[in-house]
Amino acid sequence: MPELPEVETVKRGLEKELVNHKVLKAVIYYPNIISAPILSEFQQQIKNQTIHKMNRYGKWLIFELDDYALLSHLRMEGKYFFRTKKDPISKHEHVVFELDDGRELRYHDTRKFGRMYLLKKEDIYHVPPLSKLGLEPWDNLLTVKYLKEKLKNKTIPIKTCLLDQSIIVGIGNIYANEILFMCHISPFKKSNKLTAKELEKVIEYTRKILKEAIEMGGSTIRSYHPREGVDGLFQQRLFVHGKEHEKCPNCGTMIQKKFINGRSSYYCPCCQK
DNA sequence: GTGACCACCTGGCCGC
DNA sequence: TGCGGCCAGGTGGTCA
Repeated sequence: MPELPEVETVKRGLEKELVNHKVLKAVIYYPNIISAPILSEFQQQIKNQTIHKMNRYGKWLIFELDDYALLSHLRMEGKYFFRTKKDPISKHEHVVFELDDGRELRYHDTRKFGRMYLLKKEDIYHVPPLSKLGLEPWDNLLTVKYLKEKLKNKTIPIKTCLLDQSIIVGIGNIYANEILFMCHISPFKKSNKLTAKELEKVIEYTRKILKEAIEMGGSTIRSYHPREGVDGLFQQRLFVHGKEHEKCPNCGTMIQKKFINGRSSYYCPCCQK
């Protein structure tokens, strides 16, 4: 389940392999992956475009091409693999990009949740999906004042707001649980009730945890791997996520799991009051 | 504007 | 062993 650190790891891996290579052709086996434009236009427009740079905004991967940008969201289980033409297409490979050096970049997604957009390069930050997103964790505009403004009318739990990509981008369920644990904030606390000090902590630990996770290659949880055959290491540093019935590393109280807005939320009832 | 809920998907796991 | 049902979860859409 790729969150910002995992997407950043994928981006760095792809960058080394793809920059200055040309996409000769795209073959789509599962059309629902392509959100825009329509299939025929997508295939026509991406033809013979050179990949100049790999970028990322939140959980979106951005392939910067000559005239367009390919936006790719991995959602739950999306992965990119390099194959050759000789390799048979597996049942979970839904989009194949033929490259100018004989390799194929294949998008693999067991659950078919991932989505791609091909947009005019100059438009990507002005139209959905990127135009609707909030700030990157390291953006200087991410301040206590910004969060206060965003959360002032929010009566929903802070855990839910941390997952809201229109506020801060890149945080998913795993890191939201870890951030709130480090901040000693209950995931159930109403978002508009957080003090300035607590918001400051949220910013501090969001940056700290995501930075550390990137350095460790992200987390390998369930079926997600940053690259083929490569495991992220950050799951070894998780304190509460997936640790139900284990002892809190701070106080020894049993970690609890409860559902908040349908998402599994792990927390220490003693440290996170 | 806000919040709750559902659909999208499939593999893995659990209980019967 | 086989089957059914639940769970995992990011996002967009719909509805109140």
